[in-house]
Amino acid sequence: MSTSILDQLVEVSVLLERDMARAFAGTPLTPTRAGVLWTIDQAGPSTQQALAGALQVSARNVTGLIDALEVGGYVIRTPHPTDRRAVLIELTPLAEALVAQMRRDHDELTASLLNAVAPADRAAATRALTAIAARLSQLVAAASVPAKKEIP
Amino acid sequence: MSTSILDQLVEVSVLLERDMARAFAGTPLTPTRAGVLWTIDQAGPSTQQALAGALQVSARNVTGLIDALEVGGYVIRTPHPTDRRAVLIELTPLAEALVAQMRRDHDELTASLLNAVAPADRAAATRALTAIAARLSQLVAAASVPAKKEIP
DNA sequence: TATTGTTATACTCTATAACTATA
DNA sequence: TATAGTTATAGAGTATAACAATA
Repeated sequence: MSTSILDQLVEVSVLLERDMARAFAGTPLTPTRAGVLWTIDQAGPSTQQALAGALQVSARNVTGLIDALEVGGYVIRTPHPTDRRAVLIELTPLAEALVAQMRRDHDELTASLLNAVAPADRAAATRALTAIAARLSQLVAAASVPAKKEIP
Repeated sequence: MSTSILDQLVEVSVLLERDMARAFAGTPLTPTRAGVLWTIDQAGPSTQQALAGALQVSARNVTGLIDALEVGGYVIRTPHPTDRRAVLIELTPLAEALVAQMRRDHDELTASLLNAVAPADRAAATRALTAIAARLSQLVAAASVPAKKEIP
């Protein structure tokens, strides 16, 4: 075969990353920070602990990300109504407009990619991607068990 | 439709990244540094300028990456035979063994992913990925032209 | 004058550990 | 005692700009 499915997936992944970088080039947001806004938009006002869980990063990291987004006017910290230790992170109207634009871009890209695929191939491609995602999930999950790697 | 092709691709990309992290967890190498070794292995002994081009990062960044790999005993800097300004970066036997292992892992993963896809879907999936990569390339290339983005 | 690689400087993302204020 | 968030510290990865040595 000419190119393996894995190599093609890696290529598409790299291009997806570049496309994301392109999408944020016109904003003062880094992709990571934009991802935080996206997550807050989906989850609603959240504690930093909740965000750390959703984003799978450390609490310390969330502090830094929220600090930067707060300075930029994208989020505000408000006191948690019942737990005085915690804060709730909320989007400002500026961030909401940005997320709305991100969602439009996302939908546009989705349509563009779907149109690039021949209609006869769409169902098979979807099944293939689902199968690959499932297999990768298995591999990643299995790695939670002690991973051995004898080459130093 | 249940899940869009784009969302599935993003999911697979995330899983691919996690799997890569898993693969390097047993080595003292970060994914970025392992990628440098991979590139040198494919290109042969290279100047840092060539590596900066191949990796699409700044020359300064290459200096840091090679510094770290040199300290770890993975590469050596040798004088360029004809250009006294430049150095050639070469893999040590240690790094060559590591790259050989990476190649074995890569082949294994390729086979595993291919096996996860139903034989009847393979050709269509390959065509779909090719089409998607082509479309993404267009989009990324078009972005080299001044990208406008009115949302601040 | 142009190129190769380095030093200087800085920002982002990430982590663990120790600490404060609360539960 | 446990949890939410911060400060302290550190390491990767990335960039631009200035500079030395060499083409």
